[in-house]
Amino acid sequence: MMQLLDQTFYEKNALLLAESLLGKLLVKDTPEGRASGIIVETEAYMGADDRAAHSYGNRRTRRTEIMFGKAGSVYTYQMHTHTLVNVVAAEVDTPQAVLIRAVEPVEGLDLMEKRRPGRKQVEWTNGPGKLTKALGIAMSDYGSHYTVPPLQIFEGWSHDFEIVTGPRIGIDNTGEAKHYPWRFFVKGNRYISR
DNA sequence: AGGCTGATACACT
DNA sequence: GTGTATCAGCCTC
Repeated sequence: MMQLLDQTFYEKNALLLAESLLGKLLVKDTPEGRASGIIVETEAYMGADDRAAHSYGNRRTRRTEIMFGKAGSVYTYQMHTHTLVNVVAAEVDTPQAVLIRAVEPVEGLDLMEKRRPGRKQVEWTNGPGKLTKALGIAMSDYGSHYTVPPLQIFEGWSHDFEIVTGPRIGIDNTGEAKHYPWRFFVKGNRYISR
């Protein structure tokens, strides 16, 4: 039986959490059924001191408010027409989060195909905006918590895998932070975003 | 490689 | 109110 990750799992800084989340199972339940995927790519956003983070300088708005909340909270936001999903890290009032950039489909392949019509399977979840569409994650998940339905994270792979790091994607014009190797992904996985 | 899309938030008039 | 930028993705050239 797949084990649900508990609150303590999330109570670490975003760098540690980003690495810990690789190989875990992200599960979304909707009226249509369950869809899930193994997390294979993440990025850490280190909060007040991170030029690339929405919460840089402790910028606290309605959008970023949840980043100041409890670890394991769900932070979703809109990028153009796409929804991106994050996991809040660290303690309350330390606004760090981990962006989930790619997953490998596990359950609900039929649902994913229906939600990503006309695309090849590898294109269903190999990007942060794509995986939310495929799994049915939306802005309505904002403020929820990964220890309760309908959006949860479970223990995933039990086997070993190799982790690779690199610079984050899509964060030009943010000075030094641009080069930090705060992106983590599973070596050789087909579903990494680039 | 480059342009279009266009939800939000926020910094400005 | 207007302008601009954003942790993309898709389509077209």
